[in-house]
Amino acid sequence: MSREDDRQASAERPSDPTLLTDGGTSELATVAELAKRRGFFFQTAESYGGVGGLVTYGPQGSALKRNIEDRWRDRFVTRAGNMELSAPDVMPEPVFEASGHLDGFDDMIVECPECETAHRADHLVEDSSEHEDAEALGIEQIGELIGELEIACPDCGTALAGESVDEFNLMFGTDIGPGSSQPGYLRPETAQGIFTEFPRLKEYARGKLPFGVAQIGDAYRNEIAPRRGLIRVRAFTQAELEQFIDPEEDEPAIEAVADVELPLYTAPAQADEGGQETYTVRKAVEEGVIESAWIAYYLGLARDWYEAIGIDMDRFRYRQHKAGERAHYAADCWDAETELDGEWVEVTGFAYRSDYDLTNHAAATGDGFTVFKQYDEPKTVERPGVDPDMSTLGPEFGGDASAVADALASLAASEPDAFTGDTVTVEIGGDSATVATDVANFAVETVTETGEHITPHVVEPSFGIGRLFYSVLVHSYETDEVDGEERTYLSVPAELAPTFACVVPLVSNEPALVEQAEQIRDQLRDAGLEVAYDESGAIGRRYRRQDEIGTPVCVTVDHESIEEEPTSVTVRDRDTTAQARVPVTELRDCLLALRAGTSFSDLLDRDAVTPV
RNA sequence: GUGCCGUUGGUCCAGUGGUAGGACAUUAGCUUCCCAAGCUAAUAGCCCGGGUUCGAUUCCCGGACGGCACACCA
Repeated sequence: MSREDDRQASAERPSDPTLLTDGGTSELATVAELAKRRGFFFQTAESYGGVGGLVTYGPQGSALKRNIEDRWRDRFVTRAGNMELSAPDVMPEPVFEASGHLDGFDDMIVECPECETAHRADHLVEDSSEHEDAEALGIEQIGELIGELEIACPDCGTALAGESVDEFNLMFGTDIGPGSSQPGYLRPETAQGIFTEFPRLKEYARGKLPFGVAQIGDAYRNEIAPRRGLIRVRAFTQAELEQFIDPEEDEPAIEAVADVELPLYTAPAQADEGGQETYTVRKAVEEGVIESAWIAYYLGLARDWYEAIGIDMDRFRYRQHKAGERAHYAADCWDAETELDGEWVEVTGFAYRSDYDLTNHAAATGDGFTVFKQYDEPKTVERPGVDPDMSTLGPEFGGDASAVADALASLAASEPDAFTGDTVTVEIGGDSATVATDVANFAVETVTETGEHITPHVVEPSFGIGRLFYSVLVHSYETDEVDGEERTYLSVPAELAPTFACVVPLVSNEPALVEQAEQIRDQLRDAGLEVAYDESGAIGRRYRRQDEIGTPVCVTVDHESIEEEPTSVTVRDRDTTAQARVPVTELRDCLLALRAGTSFSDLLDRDAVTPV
């Protein structure tokens, strides 16, 4: 089948995604083919047979990806006044014990031989026995218990005895340094690289909330079944922002985005098979559709950003997580989704992570994952305490003396009334210890407190750069007809285009045109633009090559260019194929304006520019 | 991880128990005064391993990779 037939077949296909699964004619397959051929992305190490779920961004792709990342940085770091950091991809095991990822990544699965449903093996054992933490038992024991307890498939009732129990571990493990004494893991999300550095980061923020810390970097998940090009891969780039807030006081600058219209697909609508509805940010917060004003704020900020990078807003929505769907850390969660090939793909998760991560890292390390919040007015409080006479406790209790002292201290804090009698009794381990009250030295002190340590809450927008990249490609893929010939072009925003301009001599067998074109190419590169040069083949073919990779303009040097004064060139617009004549002296400014977002039709209004 | 299907130049495909052909693309030359034109030539391929066979790209087995379904998905 020729490529043209291929496209027609694609155009005639019904939109039912189940009919688009033959891999040859779907929207994703068409774009993936272009991506491979034109150097956007392709499978890694194909010479070695390829690796599932690993992709390499080619020359065009890495430029487009970098531009998306730059746009993200501009919006969510620079203009939002946030910090950025760059943490290593490998972190030691205890980090992921604290974050909860190690537990969550280590599922035991048993599959029903009859209905092929997979079940959490440890949960089955817990449901049918006294075991409360079956996960700790290990695979072999769980397998035996399934037989002994005669556990059956909850769905169809088939006995599961003898079925193999498999472990699903989505973390990439490694060793840090020689030997296996320090296990490490590739990070499954970039966020932990921010949370672990919180004690230092809060210093840079001078201890004041709110502040945001962002990171763009790679994360790794050893997916069971990588799928669909860039959509589910084992190594992927995330752009994450961790917004640290005081949940009691900090409010987002919601007025700045209050009128942004959000296409919301709420959890109740999903349950009732309802559709999506449009809310302004203001209305969504007022009506409680979005619980957290911070989440709403970021949904608003991000909506306009998605549009600016070329996501088709008719193929975009915000979907609320249903109750059972949320991650182990997430209190409320919305996903940004784009529609690709009739399916909705998560491109960003907006999660209210509360104080989950900081609390856990604090517990694991004992380090300061809190900020000190000063009261408006210092508070005077009465604090009951003890100052035990250790010279009495020591001889009496020996090695338990300090434990007795600690117990007295906590008793003083919780039950000051216990110290009203002549003696006071505390529990140490299983034993009780009785101490004379005056030995405990109980007293109520009056202290002045100027503030308290609070653990910030975290609002996290987490963007999947690869999926956004793919969405931009798919949503910008266009075909039209020029002089009876079908044309393919990528209508990516000029700001993002991997190659901004291509300079071409109209014909290549005239040295004067070629020479002039090469000069112009060099001048434009000196101006900081990504400029290609092409003198191979007919002029139309060269235009089409650039159209296909989304180059916004082609600059053509023709005879008129060099014969007339002032020297001029034509500038051709990718989306319309319209052309304008521009003096060479104005070219740089014109192109920089286009790069910055000026439309081609606005360019035509300039005095120096003449439509062709 | 299970099941079904698949893997042939850069891309998309055809084909064969005696190592392959097309289209498009690419490169060079000619041509070319604005949209994939034409002419000439060139470059370039049977996913990997094992088995059967005189001989395997082709048949069989296994693997890798891909697509889809089920399952999983922070």
